[in-house]
Amino acid sequence: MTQSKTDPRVLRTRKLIMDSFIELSAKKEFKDITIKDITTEAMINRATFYYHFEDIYDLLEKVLSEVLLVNLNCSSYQNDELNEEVFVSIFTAITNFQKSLSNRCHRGYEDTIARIIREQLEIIFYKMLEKTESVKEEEALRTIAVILSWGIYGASVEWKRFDMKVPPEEFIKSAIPYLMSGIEIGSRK
Amino acid sequence: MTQSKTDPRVLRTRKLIMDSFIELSAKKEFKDITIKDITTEAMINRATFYYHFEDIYDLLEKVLSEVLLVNLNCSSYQNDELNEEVFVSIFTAITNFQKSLSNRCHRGYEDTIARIIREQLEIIFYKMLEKTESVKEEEALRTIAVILSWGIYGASVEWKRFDMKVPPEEFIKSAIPYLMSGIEIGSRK
DNA sequence: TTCGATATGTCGGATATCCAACACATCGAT
DNA sequence: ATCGATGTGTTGGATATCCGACATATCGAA
Repeated sequence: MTQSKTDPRVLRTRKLIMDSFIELSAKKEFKDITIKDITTEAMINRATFYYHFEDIYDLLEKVLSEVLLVNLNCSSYQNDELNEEVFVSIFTAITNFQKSLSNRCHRGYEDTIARIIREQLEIIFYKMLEKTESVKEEEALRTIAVILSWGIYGASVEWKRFDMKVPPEEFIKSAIPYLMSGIEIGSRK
Repeated sequence: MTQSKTDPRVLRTRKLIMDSFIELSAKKEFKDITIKDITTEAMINRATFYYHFEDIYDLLEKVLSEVLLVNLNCSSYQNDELNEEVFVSIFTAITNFQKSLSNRCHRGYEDTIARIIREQLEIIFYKMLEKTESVKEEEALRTIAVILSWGIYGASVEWKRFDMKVPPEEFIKSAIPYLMSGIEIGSRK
């Protein structure tokens, strides 16, 4: 928006790092991925990584945010409405991401990942709720975003607990009524 | 060998440029590819291109050389002998490269491309002949390399003239006797 | 012809990236 | 406990890359 163009080098480098991380995540568990692995794959210096990211969790956070945003822009296509399609695309994005992240669960790391995913979901939901020009005040929107983010994340955990037997689209469609129940979403502008 | 490690940035940038060029070649004719196209795809500045390459023909030359060398290292695997397998892998590398380069022929550009391909072939053949520790003198090896390079390039032209009906492997295998005829290759060390 | 529009190549000053080295933490082996 | 090996995070000086501007060439349209 108001930012005066970022250096192409940082865009390129960030992309190289993120792509490398996604690439590595398909092969290794999260806990086995080191900064050196990432920078080697990305063909950049290790120090440069720290120029862009705090640590590997910061990277995880930004990759996830990117993945969610891209998926949203592709699917709902600026519809800016919290309809079923949006929920489906967010949910499938999460499950895809989690599948690629770590095949085996590993205590201690999963908690951190869970927190990061949920926080990002909250941010996304809050942004979308803002755009609906709802009459509600900020505090109310914040609460709705929190509930939705915990809810949809919980749904993904439940989906994994069922050994991913049902396709994500189907699973989340049947769960949407429970997500929305009791929450007045101000989507009718 | 004796070179004291090149800066990782130049390796990365060269790879980005070359990959982008190959990528673009699959979509456009060679004559329609501009430097700006390449640098945009590679996410680098246009000036940086000229830091690494003289012009687009220099790039073409280096990409081709790279492609041939990689294919050789993969197939004959340091065998360092001019056997049938080597000819086959070189020939298929050329035909693949030409197919990806330009679908429609275009006068004036094809000549330049032809010259570059042939020159690179000559370099490759000369290097391989050197390694065979043949008793022949430099001048003789040079001549053999020239004849082989023109010969195998001619074969690829002939193959295209037949509308690529035969698989490259088959075509070149039947042509190898003609390539070798009359040339004493000092491969028996 | 003459004119815009576009591509090529070049240059000097600004900046992101690289390198080597450092301190620190973790962890398995002896 | 002590050690070596490995990973994290930081720093200052060197260098590749970026930017904006410039000159030149080509080419299709007015």
